[in-house]
Amino acid sequence: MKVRTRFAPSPTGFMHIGNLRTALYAYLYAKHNGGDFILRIEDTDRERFVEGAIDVIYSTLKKSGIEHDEGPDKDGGVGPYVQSERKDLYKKYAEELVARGGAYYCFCDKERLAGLTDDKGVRKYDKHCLHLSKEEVAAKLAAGVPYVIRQNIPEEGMTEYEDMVYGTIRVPCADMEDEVLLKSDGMPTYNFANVVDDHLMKISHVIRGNEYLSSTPKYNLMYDAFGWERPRYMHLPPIMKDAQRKLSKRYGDANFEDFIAKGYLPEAIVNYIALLGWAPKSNQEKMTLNELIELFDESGVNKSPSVFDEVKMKWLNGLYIKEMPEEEFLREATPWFEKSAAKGYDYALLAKLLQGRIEIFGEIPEKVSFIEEYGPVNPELYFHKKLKTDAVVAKELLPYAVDVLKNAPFDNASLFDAFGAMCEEKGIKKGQLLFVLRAAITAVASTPGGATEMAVLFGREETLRRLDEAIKQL
RNA sequence: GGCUCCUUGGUCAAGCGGUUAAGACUCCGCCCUCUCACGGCGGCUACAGGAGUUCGAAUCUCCUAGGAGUCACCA
Repeated sequence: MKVRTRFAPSPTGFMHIGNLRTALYAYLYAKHNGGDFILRIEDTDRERFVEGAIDVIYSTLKKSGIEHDEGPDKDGGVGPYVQSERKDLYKKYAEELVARGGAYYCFCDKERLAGLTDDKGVRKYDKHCLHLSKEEVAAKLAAGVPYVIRQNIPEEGMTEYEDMVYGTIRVPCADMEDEVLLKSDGMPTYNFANVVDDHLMKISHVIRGNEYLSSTPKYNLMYDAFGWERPRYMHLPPIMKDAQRKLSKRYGDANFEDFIAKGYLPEAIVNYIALLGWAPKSNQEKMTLNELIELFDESGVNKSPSVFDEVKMKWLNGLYIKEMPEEEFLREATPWFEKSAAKGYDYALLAKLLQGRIEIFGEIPEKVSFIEEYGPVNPELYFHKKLKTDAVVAKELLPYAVDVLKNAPFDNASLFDAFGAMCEEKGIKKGQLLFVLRAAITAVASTPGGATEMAVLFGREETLRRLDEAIKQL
């Protein structure tokens, strides 16, 4: 049987990391097994529908490299792929299930239902309407009494299934309620739509968050009642913000777009989240999407929740940045330069200096802020323990730099060599001179390049001006 | 509360009856070095607790504790 997995988000806003990971795993599993990955939009709850949310789903998937084989925009013959467009279907199947004894009409109103709630605030429907005769049901239907269709779950016995990551899940039927399958507005509940759609779309493996772990037995009972083959299930542990709280869009800090805006690379995000809850046998950490496809398998999936660690994702992103081709880095960095203190400077030079020094593009502005914030040089900046320099040394050495800066060809290699020659001639320690020079012309403790590189960045004139100012201050 | 599930360093995570309990991030040293970073080397820190089973348990069983999920005409 061909492997077919699906990602079935509801369009309620941004795509957060947990959702993306679910999509990723479903995609990886399908591709690893030469199968298809289907996108289905679950919008049966129109109250929560958010305008534009579907576009966010498309764009996130696209940027992540997760390409669906079928979906609303790619018909594979089992559509439509949007639940609200399948409305009529569900009713028909609900009725079929009633005919098969797996479900029944229920006319109970809210008041009666409320009366069923026990002292703990927990309610279990009492199958009241299950015992209505055919005639009674027909009469109420004819009279237009509002109704729902409920699943008819056996009152006793056990039901079990084999989860691909959690193993055997066994639940007593008595603990499950006869859930509503078809709402009074004619729309299916998620529970029902899911089962019908997954079957009709020939989904072989249902991969989703483990909040469904304990309701899955109910779904299985539906498959059984329909006489359909049950799919395989892979439930995934949640991604946490910390030990107690699940990562959710409520915290606003965990959606894909936010990370992109901070200067993360999509492939790094995907790589990182693949690692939350799964590890390859080799324990390799940096993997391309294709490598992930090749290595992904359910035996590497964890059962316990994992905490999202942005620090580590940053590190991974840094790895991706370091191995970008220079031109690509420059292209990606340019928009960041444009809105920073580096605006108007030599972007190619800055890119070269910065590529090995940042982990996300968002760090660029702070790294180059020294360019325009030049002011009085704090004497302490001349202090360096190992180089044995301080303001006194700076006052002595700085003047030696003036001639070189005035006369040497103004490129990094030439300047560096010229300073080397001069230092040797005068018996000065090059490291000391260059250190105090860098401090003098940048006025900050650390910069993305050494003295000569900073000088080239500023240009001869500006460098001399700054040096002059710094010397006067001493 | 019932049901289902989870528990290896601060975090991610190997491990599936015999290991000095990997590796990665973070942090701290050292080296490299025109500052910072990169890189290299090294270090700190873990099997939730208790009973079993076994010659032997992080690995199997049970109990306890802690945590999560679920119990909607939401998905």
